[in-house]
Amino acid sequence: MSLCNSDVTVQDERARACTVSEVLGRVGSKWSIGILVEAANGPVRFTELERAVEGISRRMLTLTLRNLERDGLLTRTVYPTVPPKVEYTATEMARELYGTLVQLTSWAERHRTAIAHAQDVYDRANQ
Amino acid sequence: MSLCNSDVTVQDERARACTVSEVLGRVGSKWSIGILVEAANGPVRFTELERAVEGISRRMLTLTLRNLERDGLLTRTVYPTVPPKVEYTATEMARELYGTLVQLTSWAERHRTAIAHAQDVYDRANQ
DNA sequence: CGGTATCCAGTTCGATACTG
DNA sequence: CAGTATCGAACTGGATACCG
Repeated sequence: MSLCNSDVTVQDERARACTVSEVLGRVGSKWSIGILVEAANGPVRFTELERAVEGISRRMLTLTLRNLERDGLLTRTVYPTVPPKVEYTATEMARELYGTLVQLTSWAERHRTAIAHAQDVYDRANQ
Repeated sequence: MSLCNSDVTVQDERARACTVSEVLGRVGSKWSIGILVEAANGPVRFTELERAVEGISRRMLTLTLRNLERDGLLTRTVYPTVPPKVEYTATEMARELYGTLVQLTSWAERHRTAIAHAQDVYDRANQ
């Protein structure tokens, strides 16, 4: 199975979204998953995300949000109030992904310690 | 929902595998998914992977394989023949992940062009 | 065949400070 | 509240060459 389909006509826009590996590079990036899961259940605000996605810096949150918005996975809504209020909502496309992301995090959760242990073993074998 | 469970005792080994975001950082890295999908259906050899995972360099293939082996997702078997033969096999833990990874790649496949289009729109709006 | 070694450009990311 | 700006350290990843 090829992840980057080459059996497509040359004229399409494959050059822009070479695809699966590229797309997953964004969607699967360290912070994207957390943000997408968070945003899947209704709109979230910037500060909510900052608290919910533990360990993320303000800078990375901003950058990741911009990328997700650019990819059409989040919509950004600004309410011109004082103080300003900005909400991020998952698009339909992103919500389709939700179930898979939950499976992914659940898998990671279940095997967290097994992975940490495997690393210990490996590192001891290759001091 | 917190992706990085903080409601665990302080004494556990969370420090090592802070977890979901860390684990996903590896599993979801650009090349890991392709390699894992490839290895899920029986053993694969180094050169097979080099051909199957399009665009990967020899160096990155080696590095990614080492990481996956370290994480306990792949086992590496060396046959002391001439020329040497090395096989990589997905562990049970990795095979559990297979279905999810297929969903993920399938989603990426379906929305590839929509994402590319969203980027175009976004970029035009923010020249 | 299945790697390793080296170099180096580019990218990522945290820390910190500032703003409408 | 929701960002932006800037800097430097660290990591990533490609190219190339060599090896048992």
